[in-house]
Amino acid sequence: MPVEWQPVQQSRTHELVLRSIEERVVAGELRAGDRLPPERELAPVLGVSRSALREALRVLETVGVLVAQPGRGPDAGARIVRNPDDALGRLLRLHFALGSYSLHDVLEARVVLERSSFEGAACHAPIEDLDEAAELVAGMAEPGIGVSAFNDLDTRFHVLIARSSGNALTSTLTSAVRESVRPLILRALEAVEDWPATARALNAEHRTLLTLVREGSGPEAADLVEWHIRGLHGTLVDGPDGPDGPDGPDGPR
Amino acid sequence: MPVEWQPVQQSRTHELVLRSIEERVVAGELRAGDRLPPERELAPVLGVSRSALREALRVLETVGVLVAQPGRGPDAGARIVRNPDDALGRLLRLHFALGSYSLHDVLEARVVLERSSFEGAACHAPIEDLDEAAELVAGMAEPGIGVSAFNDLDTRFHVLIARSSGNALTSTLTSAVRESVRPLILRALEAVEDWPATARALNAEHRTLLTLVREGSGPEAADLVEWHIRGLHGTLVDGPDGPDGPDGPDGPR
DNA sequence: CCGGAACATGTGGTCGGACCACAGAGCCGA
DNA sequence: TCGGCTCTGTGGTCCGACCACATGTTCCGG
Repeated sequence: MPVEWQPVQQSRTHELVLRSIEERVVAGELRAGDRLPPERELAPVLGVSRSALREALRVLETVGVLVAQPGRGPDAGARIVRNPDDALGRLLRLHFALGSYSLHDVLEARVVLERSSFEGAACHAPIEDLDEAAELVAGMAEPGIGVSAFNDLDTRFHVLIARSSGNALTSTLTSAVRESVRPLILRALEAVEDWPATARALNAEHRTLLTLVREGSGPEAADLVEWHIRGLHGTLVDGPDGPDGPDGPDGPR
Repeated sequence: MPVEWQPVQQSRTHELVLRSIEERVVAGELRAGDRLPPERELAPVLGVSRSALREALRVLETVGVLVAQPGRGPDAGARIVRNPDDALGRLLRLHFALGSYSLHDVLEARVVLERSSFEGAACHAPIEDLDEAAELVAGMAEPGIGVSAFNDLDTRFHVLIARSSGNALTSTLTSAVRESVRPLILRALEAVEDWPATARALNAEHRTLLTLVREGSGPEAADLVEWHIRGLHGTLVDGPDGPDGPDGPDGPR
């Protein structure tokens, strides 16, 4: 069976530098917390100019593998870190804006990921996280809350549950996906006719979700969050009421 | 409720440039296919040096939003594109190497994503994709196939199913996650005691999976692929036989 | 002896200019 | 008309210099 043609090896210098550093990371020679030599030393060692090295470092910085800060002392210089969240968020946000992913795709991805998040949270969420989530839910229930503030708290609620599920990867993915649709949800909420009623309904769902997680009812929480997300995204596509009407497929809750 | 402190606004020039371009993308002013002005023109317009602009462009390139090629003509210059897969793959690969995500996290993420992929594929996979998948399965069944070649075909099989599920987002995520564990799976397969027998077992699962997808049995395919993935990852952590023994939890298939 | 202020050092960040390699555009002659 | 040549514009690279900043380090006065 013939293998597809591969694009020919790019010979841009900064890509070679990047590959060199990446190999060290993958091989485990560079680990989180390690410091790279100063740019002015590393560049001649690699046989490239400082500019080319800097472009490679910039790439590593954008994928959340490197941070650099000027100055002097133990905290200065370029350090290997593990911060994938910002990078993933930027990536999905831009590509969603470019139309790489349809709203339907994002909806299904959210459903799949957050079902897993809530099931995981029901199993091993630390109690402090649930208390913090309760505060967020209470904040969303404050009368007269604005759409923007509600959206912020809602985002933090879903992200917090994802983080407390104990799975760093699905947590990162969940956060990134939720953040990428934040502006869309904001616009949808602003377009809602009866905002106080919508907020009350969403809050009721949030409270039930939290209760289910607290009592360890993973599958029930997963089903509810799926309904919760589908309902909200339904308003994005089809207007204030989803295709199933204002109540869930099993009638009012 | 007080909001957490936000890190103070960085004033690095290339980040300001980046933000400026990102805003245009998010606002829809820059769309896929559009060309950016030449670096030598854009830099003075933005009031920065060419180096700073280039670092911003490099960031956009690494997130798969931009490609640049020298020369002259309609294809030359910097163009907005939509190519998130490479970027996501590099991101997950590096962070997995750095230990941001445990093997268990990746396992659960794969299960969740590929369940969705196979369910989607059972519903709307085009027949050509299934034929191509059948070729891949046949390739994996060739006697005397090497571990490396098997791993390549297996990766392509799972990625192909994800792509044919009709959801670009979960497809991208699935590919990236599968690629990130490719070297680990390769090592695990190399350590297997009776490789021909293992290959036969995996091939039987692949054939059944494909059959289930062809006949539209989404839930059954999802259950089987979950077992398929858990079994393989079990060999990564616990040796050739997973914790449930060589057969599934419901006995031999 | 102590403390604070001034200075030296080293880091990433930025800038401007120069040159290179390459690929299309356009010209020119056969 | 066609083939080759030159021109031009693009990104890619390199160099040298300077800036801003944080930290050591020194030095001087108390």
